[in-house]
Amino acid sequence: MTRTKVQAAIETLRYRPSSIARALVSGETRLLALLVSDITNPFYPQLAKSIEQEAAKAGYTVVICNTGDRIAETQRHLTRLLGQGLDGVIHAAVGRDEACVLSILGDHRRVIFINRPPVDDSVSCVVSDNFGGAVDLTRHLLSRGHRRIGFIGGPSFARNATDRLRGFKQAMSEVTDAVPFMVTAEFSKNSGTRVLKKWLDDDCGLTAVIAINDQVALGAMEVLIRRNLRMPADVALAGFDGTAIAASPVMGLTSVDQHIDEIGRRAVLLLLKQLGSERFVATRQVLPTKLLLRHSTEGDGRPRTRPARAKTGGARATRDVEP
Amino acid sequence: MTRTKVQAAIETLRYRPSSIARALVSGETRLLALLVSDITNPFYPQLAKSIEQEAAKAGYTVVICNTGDRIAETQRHLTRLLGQGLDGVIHAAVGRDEACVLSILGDHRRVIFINRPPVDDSVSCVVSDNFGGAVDLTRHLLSRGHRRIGFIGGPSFARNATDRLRGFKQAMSEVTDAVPFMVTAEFSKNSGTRVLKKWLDDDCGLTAVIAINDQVALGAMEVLIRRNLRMPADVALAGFDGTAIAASPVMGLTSVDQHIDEIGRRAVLLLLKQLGSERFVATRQVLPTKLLLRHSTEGDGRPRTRPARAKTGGARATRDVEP
DNA sequence: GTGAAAGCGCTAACAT
DNA sequence: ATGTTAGCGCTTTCAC
Repeated sequence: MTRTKVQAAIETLRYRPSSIARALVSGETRLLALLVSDITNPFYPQLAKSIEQEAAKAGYTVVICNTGDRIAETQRHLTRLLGQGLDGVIHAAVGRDEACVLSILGDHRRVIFINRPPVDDSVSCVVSDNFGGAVDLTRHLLSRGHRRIGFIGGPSFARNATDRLRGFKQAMSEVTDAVPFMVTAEFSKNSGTRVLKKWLDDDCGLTAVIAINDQVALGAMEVLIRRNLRMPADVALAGFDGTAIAASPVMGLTSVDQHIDEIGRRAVLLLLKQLGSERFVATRQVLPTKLLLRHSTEGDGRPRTRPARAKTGGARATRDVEP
Repeated sequence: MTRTKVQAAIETLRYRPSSIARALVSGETRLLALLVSDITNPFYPQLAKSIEQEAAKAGYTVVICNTGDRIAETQRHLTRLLGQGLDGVIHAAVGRDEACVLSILGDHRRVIFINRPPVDDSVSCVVSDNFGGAVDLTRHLLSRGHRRIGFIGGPSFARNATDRLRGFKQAMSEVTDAVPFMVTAEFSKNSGTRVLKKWLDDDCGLTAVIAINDQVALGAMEVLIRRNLRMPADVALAGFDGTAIAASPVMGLTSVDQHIDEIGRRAVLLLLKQLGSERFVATRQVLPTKLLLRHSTEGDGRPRTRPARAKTGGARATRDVEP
């Protein structure tokens, strides 16, 4: 009958419905944006993957945008995407742009903050228990006998960073002879390198260092390796996020694991729920973290097998073979 | 005059032009897709960043999609995005889906293949000189005295992998007593772990291993560390891509560096040029690679300072302090 | 230079 | 059940 004839026509004319025209009339595009501060931080790709997967199940497309933690970038992306008919936003790195995001979108139901808790609590979020995670980690280091512990913090506009700092301070204050060292830095590898160099040069007697995330810890670890310092014998090191590279024995970094996939999944489900319902009440989900102990704090002191110095040229031949 | 009055109205009414309506009439959306096989491979975020930046300069938005090297995924993403009014595609991981991509898009001018060269040469691409890079790397290992060298290859549908394999074979064939070992695997960390374990268990006398990319090399390096093998004294290791983690002294991996940012930049410029011009001739750009020597092949044999075994629980206290 | 009208491909609300 | 129509917000054309 009619149905089959139409199907046939669809085939022969290679007809594909235009979501554009549909969007023009219906007002919804099934397009979501994921805002991250820096896609080259391995934490975000892991998050992006779970978000993309969950969104795809519901027929939604996800656009990933780098903000570089700059308000102007957030603004640029959101205004453009809004013109493109964006349905909703998952912001994994709110900071100084919080007010800007909310005002550009207008509607609080269309945005979920994840990873970094927002200041405004009339908007939904899915975050980890950063405070608790930092407490656990710090207490662990204290239990291992460390007293002079450094904390390489993140920028003050990032609430996950400030929560972790609070947790650190809290745990340190519970032990009378504990001496905290604290510095505000960025979420970058360079940041970790710079701060640790300074601390070592100042010879301030640190025996353990907590980095605000695994990337920063990577930068710090590079310094330890370059200076031939033993880990954890000379300096113990720990990070945050539980990224894949931290978990690898190559890095072997003790880290406070966030349930990245779970955060991504929940964020999408929550956002879609909000987009679909009339009545809106902001939801605040806080997931527990898990302390994963690895070489960088638990090592038994046996030396690693790889050489310490890098060269970048001038290879010469001759060597023996014995596998 | 009129202009200022209109500007004022724009402000007061918070008017934002709708790209959707514009797209409906003009037929262009300024939306590009970047197809990658797996966003959690650090190579791709680096690429994505440069592409996103260059595209943004021209007012284009980039959507990143994971194909997982599955045709069905590519198909799903492209048909949906085409409905959304996709202008062009940059595919960084063509494989079995090559024909499918070209047929769905119809128009060869709207797609650029990068990273992996396509079979069809009537379509544009920007790729590295994978063959030459592999030759350089292999010759280097040979010059260091290695003769029994393993090559952990990629899937046969990935032309960058097959080109690298050709380069390896070529260089090995130039030395009479060189003994190549070759295996076809995937572009994943697990792949590297699995293959290296097998080779070591088989006790086949390898002194050097080349991995098809840095991720695979990471998996292989984990095995060396877990088994307490010295690098490069027992086994030298090298990868491909020149990702940030390989460059870090933490991994210290000798790698064939691709000029990732340059590839991304060129891909965008080329695509936009093609989208804008009537006459279309496919362009094939091949960029040189650069061999970067690091610990994993150049180490002096001094032991690394970190312990070799990971634990995941049971911390206890007591230790001394001396920074 | 300013204004009016047609139409992009679809959906929703009618009319048959 | 099937057919018709208005209109989403813009661009393009053609008339004033």
